[in-house]
Amino acid sequence: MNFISRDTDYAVRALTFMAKVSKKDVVTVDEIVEAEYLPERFLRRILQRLAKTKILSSHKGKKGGFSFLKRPSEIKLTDIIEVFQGNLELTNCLLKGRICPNVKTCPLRKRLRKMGQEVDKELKKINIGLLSKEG
Amino acid sequence: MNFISRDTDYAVRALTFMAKVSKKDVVTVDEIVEAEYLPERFLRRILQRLAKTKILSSHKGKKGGFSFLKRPSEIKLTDIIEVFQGNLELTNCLLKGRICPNVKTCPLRKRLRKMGQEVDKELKKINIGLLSKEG
DNA sequence: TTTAATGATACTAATATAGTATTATTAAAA
DNA sequence: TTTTAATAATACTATATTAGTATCATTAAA
Repeated sequence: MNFISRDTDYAVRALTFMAKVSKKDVVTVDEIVEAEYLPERFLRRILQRLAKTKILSSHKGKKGGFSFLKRPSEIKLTDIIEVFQGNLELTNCLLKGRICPNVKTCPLRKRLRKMGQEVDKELKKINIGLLSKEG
Repeated sequence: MNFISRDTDYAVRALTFMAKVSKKDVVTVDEIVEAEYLPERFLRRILQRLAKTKILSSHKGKKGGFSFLKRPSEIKLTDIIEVFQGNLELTNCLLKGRICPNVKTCPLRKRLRKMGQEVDKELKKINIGLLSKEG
């Protein structure tokens, strides 16, 4: 099973790369593709989405590209997961479209939710600034 | 995003129900379906799978049904997840089918793996016996 | 020998994921 | 002002996963 999707994965790689070379403010998609071996058009869409959610800003035209709107250390892994995978909900005991009849008492749900919160707390500690300084 | 699949979810509910009524040793699929409102044929396949993996044993013919092979307290949530969702691997940094070029240095991977181990440890504490005594 | 159960297996439908293609827009620089 | 090099928007396609159904075989008790 896969905890993070390709979108999230690629986004993290792209952002981490951008943070590493951030002396040069604006970075083009092609530069990222070349450095990280990511599928160009797919990555393009990912970066556009990051621009829409105000994590990056985009610059059209010649000398254009993408730059950070937030500082890398302020971009948490959970932010990126949320953009591409929605809220980090560990189980939604849905049953055939209608709400699970034991939604209130379901002990599994209770426990998983608690665990999910722990995971969330851990993930919030991971940010792009951190990742760009390791490895 | 969904941490546990329907199979796992239904399996847990079915097993928990079985543990609750386990005075009567052998339980039929229909009994579970009636009590837990689960889709019959789907559940049937799930229980068959649990029988194959030696969590349950199955009894054909009249007065047949399913019974526990392991004690409920010995059936961990991770066992069930493993059956239906495979190994609990939090990220597989695959890139276009070939192995990710930075598989060794990828700092995200490193951190997620560590976190995954923590989650695994927590999940191992949850077992069917426990769940059948709550709620 | 009928009946009430599971076993095996193939099929289908729906959804999510991953990726591509096309055409429009923008801004710098020649 | 035209060319060029960038992103924007949006629709499309392919693949994989998930969820569920259907059919026919097998078994054992009554």
